[in-house]
Amino acid sequence: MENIEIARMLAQTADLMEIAGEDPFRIRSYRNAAAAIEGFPERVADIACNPARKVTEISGVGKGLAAVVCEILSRGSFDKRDELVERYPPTALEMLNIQGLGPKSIALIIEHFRVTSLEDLERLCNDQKLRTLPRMGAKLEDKVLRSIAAYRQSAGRFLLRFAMGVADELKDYFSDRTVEAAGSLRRGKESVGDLDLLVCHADPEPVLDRFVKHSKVSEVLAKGENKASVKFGLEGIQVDMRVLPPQSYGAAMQYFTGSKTHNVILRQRALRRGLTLNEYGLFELEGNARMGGATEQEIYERLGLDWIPPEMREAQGEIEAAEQHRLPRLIELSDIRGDLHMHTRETDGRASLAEMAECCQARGYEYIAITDHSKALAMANGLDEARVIAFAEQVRHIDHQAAGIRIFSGLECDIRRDGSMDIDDDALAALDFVVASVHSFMNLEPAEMTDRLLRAVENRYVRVLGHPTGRMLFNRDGYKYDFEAVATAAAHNNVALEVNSSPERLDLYDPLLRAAKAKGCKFTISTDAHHPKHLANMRYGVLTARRGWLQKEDVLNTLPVNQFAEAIRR
DNA sequence: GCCGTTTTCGGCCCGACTGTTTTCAGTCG
Repeated sequence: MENIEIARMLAQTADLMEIAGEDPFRIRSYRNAAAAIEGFPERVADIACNPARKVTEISGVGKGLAAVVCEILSRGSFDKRDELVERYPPTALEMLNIQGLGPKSIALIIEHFRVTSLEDLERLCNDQKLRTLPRMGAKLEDKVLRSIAAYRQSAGRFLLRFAMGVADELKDYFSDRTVEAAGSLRRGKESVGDLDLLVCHADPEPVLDRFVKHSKVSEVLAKGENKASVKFGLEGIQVDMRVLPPQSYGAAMQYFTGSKTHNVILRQRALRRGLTLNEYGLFELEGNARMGGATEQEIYERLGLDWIPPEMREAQGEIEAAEQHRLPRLIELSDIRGDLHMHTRETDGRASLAEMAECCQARGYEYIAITDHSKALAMANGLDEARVIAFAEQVRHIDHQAAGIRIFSGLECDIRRDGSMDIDDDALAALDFVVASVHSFMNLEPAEMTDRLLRAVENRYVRVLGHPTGRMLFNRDGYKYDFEAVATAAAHNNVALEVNSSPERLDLYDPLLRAAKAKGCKFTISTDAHHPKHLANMRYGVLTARRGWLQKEDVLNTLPVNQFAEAIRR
């Protein structure tokens, strides 16, 4: 059993314990242990069977939870979990995803009504039954109904990070041949419905056999001569694998990468040229002679187009641009020279400044900005003015030469309801780099939110607007405001807009990136890392930026360190 | 349930908002 599975089981039990109203500190221990195990560099299962090692080596796992972990490893569950699973319907855990309902309300609802599904819950709201319970009213019923609808819309889709993890796992599994992901994953979409994998091979059978025999395949949906579909892993994501001969590989890659509308336009274009395009290749209408198909380049070229990067294939003008040889040269991961948004143990991060810097150096960065929270985020132990100044002082004394990386003193400063900064100007002036972000009052009327953000980007110390829309994928929409007005003001005030690489955010994203770029905005791509392992999320931010047609020149943290330092000087 | 210790018990990030109350519990971050 892998660490992630153990962690998930502990976290799930913690959720159930919360519904059962158990001791909050005990619950936290379960959560801490889950996080520690998930982030643990070695397989916990290996440590458990090594007589020379102890599971309690993992900080956060004591005697009690070590026994639990061993029980999980030996029989796939543990007593406490069994007891809770027995006591509550499976939908209890699902209900935690519904905004407005927490563990207490869920316990109450389950106690009073036999709720076994979200449909039951929906019915309770529609029948105005929820309001018969203490502290529940019409507004809550309304909120729950809206949240159920949003939750349903996201169900069955998976975050890009998760899908990429599965794709990487299967690529490793087929280490001796090339497996490539097509579909929305290849286009870098923030979420994907299923996974399309392509393999180039003349003899499909052994490849597909091996695919369906993967230990994580829970169900084989279909298996034919050239294609197999399975449900994969605990989450049950559908994975399709197609095996293609070399002469069709490029055509299949093109076809299965999509998007659908992009492909429709390409096929129309082929027809106008007396050709027909399908997943096997490009053919002449008369006589059926093969005109291409081994590579994507060949197909685009035969259609009079430059090769179009997958992230741009959304029928947003890329075909015209390719025809006129004016496709932008998109930013690449290797262009990134620094990460400008990260947290440390000083607030709610999990590692020290030195550890974060060391990991960034190992990633090959020239510079970073440490941007811990400001005091409005009390739950994160945000910095007040005195701590901000002390921190800037501390950074000033770091020997960058010796550290091997330039560290800029930064702050993720909360934007108050009125658009003012959560930290006084005097303290902000001590810093190199201020990211301003909204973390509260997210449901203001659009006009008030627009004024708030305009005031924020007009602040002379602010360099970046952090996660500008505030969306959380599968969870909540962004704040409502006049984005164009704020982007215009940001460009005018030299405030960059952030592409936040956190897989749950990916904010800004494609249509807004293009709109902001048209207004003359600059951007940063940063991870918002709260742990060294989050630094690797930069790849998702770069993919998102590419979907917004961003080039190296549009992004501040592609600059060499001296130019970057110059660019952020007031 | 973990951790650290002034070792075997006490502390563990908590403030703001919402909707429901009629003085505050529950949720959120």
